[in-house]
Amino acid sequence: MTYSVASRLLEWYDQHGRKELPWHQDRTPYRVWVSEIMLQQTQVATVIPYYQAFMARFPDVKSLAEAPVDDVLQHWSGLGYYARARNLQKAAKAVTNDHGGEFPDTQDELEALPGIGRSTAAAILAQARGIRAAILDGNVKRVLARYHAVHGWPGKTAVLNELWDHAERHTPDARVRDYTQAIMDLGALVCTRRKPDCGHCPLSNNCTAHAEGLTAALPEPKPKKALPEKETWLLMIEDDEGNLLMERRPPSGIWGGLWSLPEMDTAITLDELPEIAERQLGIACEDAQPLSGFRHTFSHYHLHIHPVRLRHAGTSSVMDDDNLAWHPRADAPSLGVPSPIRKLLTRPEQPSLI
DNA sequence: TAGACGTGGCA
DNA sequence: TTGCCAAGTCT
Repeated sequence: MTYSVASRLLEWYDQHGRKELPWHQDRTPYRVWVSEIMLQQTQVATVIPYYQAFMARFPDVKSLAEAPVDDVLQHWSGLGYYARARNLQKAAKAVTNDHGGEFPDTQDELEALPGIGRSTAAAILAQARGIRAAILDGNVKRVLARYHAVHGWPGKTAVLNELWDHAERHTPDARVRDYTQAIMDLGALVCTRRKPDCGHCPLSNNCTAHAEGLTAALPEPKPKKALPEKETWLLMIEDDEGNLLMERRPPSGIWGGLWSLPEMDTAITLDELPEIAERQLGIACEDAQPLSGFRHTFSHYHLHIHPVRLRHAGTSSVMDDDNLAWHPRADAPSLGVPSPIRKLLTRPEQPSLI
């Protein structure tokens, strides 16, 4: 008699699983949902302080739906993938307006909300309501790819579909809440990316990768490609009171919706810069000085950042523009700026050597 | 289908 | 210093 994957995982979970994470207390759909969105492509240790602060400020779906979007993005600043924050609020408004303030309880209705895909919808159903639904996050992919020796990169549709089939088949009717947490915990604590602890794994007896010595080779990595190099010029326009001109970035694209320094993505000479800046921003400037820049690496490219210091010619006044604002330089990072911008604002300025 | 979308930890 | 990747989704 062999025990099912689910029963072995549940027995292991009772002894070793994580049960004290912030979102494990008071598992309402709202609290589970926010945690699942924050945890997308983001590690638990990073999420915890953000989750605590977010829940203190937005304790329920109504408070999130009614908040200014700047407030939401400010609480997301530093977490990355800012579309998650914008979608979070869109979904909160949809729940409030279209579902009477209560989260839907079906897979399809949840997946219709922005930012909620197949796995996140399933996690909400299983964790918050105890409804049987299969999840497939990075942890589960790794556990199943090894247990069933699924070859190929999980980014390929055929491989992904096979993993989903395994995930659906193993998901039990009873104790889905604990099972869902159990298989994620096994991936996070035992069946880790590097050096999995097969000696303490409840599934190792029947694990194909373990039997065939393939744990280090599965799941197969994403095919690698060289990252392109890109360049950008960031304008640090300061008036004589120490205020810095900040600009709200467009809603889509990198750092969408966040406040940042005005950006020029085409190479221009320092002589042309004041005129072009004035045309683009409507702000008269002079004295363009290059500052020493740095390289920032993203997932898909390297970005060479060239800061340029400019002096505002004239007196700055309150602007009638939602996307431009003068802000005291020392306080600018509190607007909720992306991390390379924070780095730029908080380090001492050094003239460029060129 | 493949690329875009961030940041920090780790080796 | 560099590359890889982590509780994915959207276009």
